[in-house]
Amino acid sequence: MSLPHAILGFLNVMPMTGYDLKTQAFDRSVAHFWPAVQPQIYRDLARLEAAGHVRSETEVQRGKPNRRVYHITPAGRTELDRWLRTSPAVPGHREPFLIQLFFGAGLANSELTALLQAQRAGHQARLDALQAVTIPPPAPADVRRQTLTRLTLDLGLHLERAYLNWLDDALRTVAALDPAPAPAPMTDTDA
Amino acid sequence: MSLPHAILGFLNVMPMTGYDLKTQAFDRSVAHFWPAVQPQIYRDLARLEAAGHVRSETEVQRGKPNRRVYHITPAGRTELDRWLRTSPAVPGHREPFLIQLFFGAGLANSELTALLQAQRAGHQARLDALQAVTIPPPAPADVRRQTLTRLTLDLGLHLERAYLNWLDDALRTVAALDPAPAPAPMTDTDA
DNA sequence: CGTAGCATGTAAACAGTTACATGATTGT
DNA sequence: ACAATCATGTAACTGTTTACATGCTACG
Repeated sequence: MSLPHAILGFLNVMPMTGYDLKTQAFDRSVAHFWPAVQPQIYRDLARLEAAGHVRSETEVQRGKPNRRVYHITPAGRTELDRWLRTSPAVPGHREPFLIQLFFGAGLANSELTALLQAQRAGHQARLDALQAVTIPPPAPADVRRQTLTRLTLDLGLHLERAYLNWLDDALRTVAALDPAPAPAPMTDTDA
Repeated sequence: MSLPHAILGFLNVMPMTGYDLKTQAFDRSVAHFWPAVQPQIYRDLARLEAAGHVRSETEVQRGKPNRRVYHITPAGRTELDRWLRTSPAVPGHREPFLIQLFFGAGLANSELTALLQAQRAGHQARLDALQAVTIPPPAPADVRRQTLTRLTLDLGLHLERAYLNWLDDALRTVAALDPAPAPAPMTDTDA
């Protein structure tokens, strides 16, 4: 749902190739909240072209492969505009780590701690990456756009900090658990 | 990746049908961090059976459709155990709403506010749902399991509160924005 | 001489959602 | 008479990821 519209959003700023979209646009700005891989971008570009939302021309280059440059059409701009005003449902949250924790009563405290610490390292790295993003000094015409960009970064910061706080709580809680591993859930063999 | 292991986790506690897994197990416990729909459960059960991780027998019932009861095999228990100790990578976060915000500089302040408020309502509802979950009084043998369950709920609470805090910040920020809509990004027609 | 960057994609698998189909029983 | 619960699934689609394939140039 969102990826084609993100592509339209970028092409609405300037025409680009699929490769540009991946390396210049996605990986440098929205990757923190919407990572995209190349095959997906190419596929959605093909679909958008079929739908008349974008069009492309091939630029011949010497020595390098040809560039297929996509640009948005008026119909694409209309669609983007419509979508931007449409309120999306809050999507279901998926947290694979919590499944482990939920079923992890049979693990030793040390094993639980190791899992929590691995998550901690991953989320700390995320937070560091977000904090390393520098927003260039505001060009006066761009204040509005930059403010919104800063807000998207802020959400990442809020969520990663909250996650880290929870991990620290969880580490303390696990450390305080009676070290006896839980009775194994009923099994065929030991019943 | 996680769904088949969650199924193994439940079947490790007791044998169940696909329907039970959906209505008794998933919807009542892990749905907050791993929603699952029926076709997925049935498909993964078929795959798990093909892999030898579960087996099933059909119980004939009068008046009601037959029950196909699945139970975990020793191989399934081994696989579950292995997986529980394997540290998962922190998954890429996808937040469709941020794409709108990122590209939303052309919207009026009132439109941005409306989008933010719709998200706020959705996340407040989530928080309310999490807070409404009551954990039954701890059976002494289950302290460990219950502690871990409580931790999974706690993460949801932490994250939803952080999201709401950010939304409130964002609403204030947008309210303070110069109401002039941003200059439209360069287009074919108005260049 | 190997690696990274430029630039295109295809193929195939896996994950997730929505809609459909069946059919009995129990409750309003 | 209608809806909900029990209980099974299939079909079709959309979205996401991983691996593969091609070929040239510039850098160390």
